Amino acid sequence: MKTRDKILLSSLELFNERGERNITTNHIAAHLAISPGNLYYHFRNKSDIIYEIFQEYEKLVDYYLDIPEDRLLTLDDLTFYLESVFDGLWSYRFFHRDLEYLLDSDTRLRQDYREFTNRCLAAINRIFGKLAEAGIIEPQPEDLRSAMSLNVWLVITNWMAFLKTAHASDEPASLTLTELKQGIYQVLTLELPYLTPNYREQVLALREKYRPTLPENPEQNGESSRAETGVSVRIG
Amino acid sequence: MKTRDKILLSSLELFNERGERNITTNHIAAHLAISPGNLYYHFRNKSDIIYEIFQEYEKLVDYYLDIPEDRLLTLDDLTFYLESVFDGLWSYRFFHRDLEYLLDSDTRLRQDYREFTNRCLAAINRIFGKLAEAGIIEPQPEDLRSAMSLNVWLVITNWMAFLKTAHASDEPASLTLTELKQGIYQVLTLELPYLTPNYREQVLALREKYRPTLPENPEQNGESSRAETGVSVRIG
DNA sequence: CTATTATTAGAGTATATACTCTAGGCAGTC
DNA sequence: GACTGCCTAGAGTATATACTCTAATAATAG
Repeated sequence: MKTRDKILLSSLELFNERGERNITTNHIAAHLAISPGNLYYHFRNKSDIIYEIFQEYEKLVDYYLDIPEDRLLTLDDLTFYLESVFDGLWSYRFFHRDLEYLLDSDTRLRQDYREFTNRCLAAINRIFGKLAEAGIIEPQPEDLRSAMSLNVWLVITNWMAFLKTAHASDEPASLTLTELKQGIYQVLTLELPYLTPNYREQVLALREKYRPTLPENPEQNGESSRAETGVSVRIG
Repeated sequence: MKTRDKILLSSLELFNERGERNITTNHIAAHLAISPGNLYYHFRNKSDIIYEIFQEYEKLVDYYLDIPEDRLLTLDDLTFYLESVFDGLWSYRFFHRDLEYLLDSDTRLRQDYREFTNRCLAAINRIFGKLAEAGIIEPQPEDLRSAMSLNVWLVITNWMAFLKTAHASDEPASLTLTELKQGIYQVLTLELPYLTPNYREQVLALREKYRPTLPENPEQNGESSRAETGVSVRIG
């Protein structure tokens, strides 16, 4: 693999694990056992590395949120969209953590991210539209649909921060993809009141799959420490 | 005013304006025209300053989210809770911006914030319960109520970040309390499907007060630049 | 007034951080 | 072998950052 790509990969890995703020270009170089000079041969500065990583993220999400025009949506489609979005969020999870700072220090990024947000909101909006067409949810006025889309976006993009901050002190950076996907439960909660009778049961069943496992009820492996450090307020 | 209090006040002001990450202890001292030594006489380190500011924030929100046990809730109560929460968010807006980093670098803060979150979630939950008692919303199973409370919390705490990041590049740090309070529109959107027929119209009217002014329709003072840099996707 | 304590100034420091600069290796090509 | 273009090492630097240390000045108590 080319050094340039290795830099991008390692940066993403380190950023995700320890936060962009805690990772310097020297850390990245050291982690790859290359010289700082080498790193700066490939990238003008740290911002450029982050910008390229963002572009990958953008491409990934855009790819997943491509909504078919020629057919109706199914529940499987919805599941796919939700799973994909949370997969993306997971793979680039450092990004939302320091979002505001990152946007403040890179105008290109700010501009691009703004458009990215708008594309995502539009996609969510279209999904709602097509779910109505498919008879899965009741059709709603554009007014309401936009506000709902925005709420979905807010829940999706803030779910991870909630998990990380609601976790107790002793295990600061433990977060799994499974936990993250419990965000799908929250998103489906938003849609609950709008389901058509025909699909209500199916969506409820789907939602149930992502229900957070209560920390008071540690049925997996009984690690009692784990049980006490989970989210303590019942969120299901 | 005591130097100690001036330090807290200036810190909050600078953090809010330019972000905690961009403000050093030397900045704070310089802003107050005192020496760094003086600052460190009053506070052991930067974390301690932030921790005390958080405690003020906590106290404020706890004070506002004190829910009466002895009487029914009114729509005015609901309005008060929403307004107060967003006021608090505004006054301590630096906090949520760098939340994860702050919690990672201060165990006390992490622990306290976790309990704070749980108290807030419990308060939202109680509000839902009492709104049902008052016949404003339909009663819901505890299950659903908890998930809804969490969604409300996610929308509230992420609304500001959305505004800041969705704004265009040319005016990075322009955000007003009025815009922030449009988050109330989003929160009320969440409650819409659960309203009782008796109160539906009243809540709709309340919600309407916070409807975001569309950037395509700049009726206030016609600053055209402002108009083009607002949120471009219709969020109402 | 004196002794003690609280407050302040301001120079200074160890460490970190983003980034630069120079020299050189290596692969291919004529 | 010499030339060229790409890549790499590694020492080095300017600046920033959080924080310390000493000495001096106010404030207060007896």
